[in-house]
Amino acid sequence: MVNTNSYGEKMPASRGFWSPEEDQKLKAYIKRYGIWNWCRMPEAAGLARSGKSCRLRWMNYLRPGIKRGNFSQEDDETILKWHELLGNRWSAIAAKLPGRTDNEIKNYWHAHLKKRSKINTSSSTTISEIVKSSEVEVNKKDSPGIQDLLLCDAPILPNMDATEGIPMSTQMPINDISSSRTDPAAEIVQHIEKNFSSSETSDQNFLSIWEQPFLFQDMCILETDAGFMVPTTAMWLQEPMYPYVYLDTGYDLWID
DNA sequence: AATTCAAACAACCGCATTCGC
DNA sequence: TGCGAATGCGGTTGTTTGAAT
Repeated sequence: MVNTNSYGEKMPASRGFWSPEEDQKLKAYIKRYGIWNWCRMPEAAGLARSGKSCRLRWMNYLRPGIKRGNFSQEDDETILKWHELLGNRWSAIAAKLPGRTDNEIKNYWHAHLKKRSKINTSSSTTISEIVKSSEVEVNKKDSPGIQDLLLCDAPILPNMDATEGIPMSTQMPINDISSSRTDPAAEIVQHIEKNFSSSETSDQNFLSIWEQPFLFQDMCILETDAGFMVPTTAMWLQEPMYPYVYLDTGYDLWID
């Protein structure tokens, strides 16, 4: 496959924008076989892309539940406030906006919010001030527990994609809920959440995506075989396979 | 109508982290 | 315990689009 750039020059298929056909292939493959190994999946799915590229495309655009565009005023405020607290930890900020991706938030920040942030830093009560008022020094770099704790507002099902319930072969969940921390940062976070929740980050905004039904209706998957390579036995063996708790209503996905 | 330029968005790259062997 | 592989994150670059001239 050969793509062309804006100048009409030929470009290798492994770079550049994703075509609808490539999207379709990736979605259909993941529907059918799940996510088992990003590095080897492209070849198996018949895609001339790197595993990284496939992962990025899936995580940022193709997986169900992604919200695109139209950031609300509440979204803006949420991003601004969490950015003030967390800095450029886009994935952590994205965790506070279900359906939004770190990449989209990052881009949106640079395009729209950066200036506002500079303007607003002197106004109102900031998260930094809240933290300061807790009389506990928070060093973002030196407080490994705080980011994890900030992300701990939703349960993690084992071996599932942290946002969509897609079966994962990935080793670790984002949060290990079995490990109870006694990190004093937890108190700070509680304080922040308490002060913060009165405004834009209401509980409903924090409704974890884990609780939301997972629908494939937007995927428009072709039922015919798209020319995939079925994962080999060795491929399957390395993954924990599919979660039994997953409510797969009439799903034929993951296992044929 | 053509050109220029900046904003917005999409994708890539390098590095850090984590896991399994 | 060390190493390689896989994954995730954040910064950066490339491309598109639309407004201004």
